[in-house]
Amino acid sequence: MSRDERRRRTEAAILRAAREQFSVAGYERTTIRSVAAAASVDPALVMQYFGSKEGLFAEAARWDDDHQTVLQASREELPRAALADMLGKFEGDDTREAAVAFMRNCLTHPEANRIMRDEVMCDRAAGIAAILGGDDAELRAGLIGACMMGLGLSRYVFELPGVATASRADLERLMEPVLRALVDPPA
Amino acid sequence: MSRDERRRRTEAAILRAAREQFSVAGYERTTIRSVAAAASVDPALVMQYFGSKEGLFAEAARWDDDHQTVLQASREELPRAALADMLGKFEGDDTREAAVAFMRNCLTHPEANRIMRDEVMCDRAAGIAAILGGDDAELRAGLIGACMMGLGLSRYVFELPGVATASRADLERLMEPVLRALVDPPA
DNA sequence: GCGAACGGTCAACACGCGTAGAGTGAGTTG
DNA sequence: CAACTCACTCTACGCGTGTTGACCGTTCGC
Repeated sequence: MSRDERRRRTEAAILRAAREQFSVAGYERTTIRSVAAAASVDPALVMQYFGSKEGLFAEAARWDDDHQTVLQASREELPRAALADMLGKFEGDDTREAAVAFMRNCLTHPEANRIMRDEVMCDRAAGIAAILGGDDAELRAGLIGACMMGLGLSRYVFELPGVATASRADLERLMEPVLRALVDPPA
Repeated sequence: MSRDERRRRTEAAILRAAREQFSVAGYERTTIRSVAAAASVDPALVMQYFGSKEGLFAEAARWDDDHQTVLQASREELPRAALADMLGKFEGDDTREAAVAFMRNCLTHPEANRIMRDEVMCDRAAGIAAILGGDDAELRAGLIGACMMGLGLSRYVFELPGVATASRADLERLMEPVLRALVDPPA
């Protein structure tokens, strides 16, 4: 095996082990040592590749932050777009585990918390509010974000029986009217 | 000052400091030492009163779990009851900070996570499903819980600008139709 | 083929943590 | 006032952590 292929593989193995542990046990409870052990590697190598535990976490717990999909939607399309965007973050094994690792730690890890609050929730809410318009636009946009976050947590982090096993179609069918109630609040 | 009044006061001071730190920094990042310092007390005293860090956390981070209010509601009343129940958990300074401490750690602290998942979400969803009836009852109940959790987190843990500052009346006015869309899903 | 480069390991350090046990001094009780 | 209780403090232990720098052995460029 060539040298840099070997490098790429072990780096990927470390990353996989890190994602797994960060997403299950959380940042503080996963140790460099346990990640290294799971990747069959020396702890010092993890440091060499990722600089620090924070660096490893930043690399392992990612949240693809493309606001475009949602923010280019019309009022009419917004509910489905928001749902598709949220559920799409969890497609593909690595993507999914990276997203779960991020979500699991977004309440307690300072940097993940900052990103979730400022970049994911606030920025997006501002954009959605612009699409919505009206007096309560900002609040309604915030509540849309709140419901989507609740859905993501229930389905992928808590894995609640009903919500985690539901089909995507059922989720869209039931949640679309929910979001619409915030897009076009009844008089 | 009498001896046991003094005792009660320092115990309360420790508990207040613990709630404050658990709710802001999370379980792992608050130390017995820092809590003791904030309460102007020796770390060993915290151990003497609460047994262990886990014991202190269990005492400080509480979630009043009365399912009655919600589960005695009719289909018609359920949205308002669920909202009132959720918002009610955060009334009163101590109650509020205890609830925030619990929520902040419900993704990463094993015991808080277990309680949130099994007792708060699952048990309640089962009860709500019984009220709802119909094919998707369990899923719809789960989604109601998901939205309520998202609301609680956004308002009290993340303190998102729009959601945290909204009046209770606005919240009820906007969220009631949201929940109703899950109670009576449109054909 | 030889020296550099690099993937990978080993042993160790310094630190902060939860926790334990002996000690102290003021309030309580007979 | 003496004996005692109990809130509270001091000191220290043991452990696991993130992190470091010196060290091997293979692979690459010349």
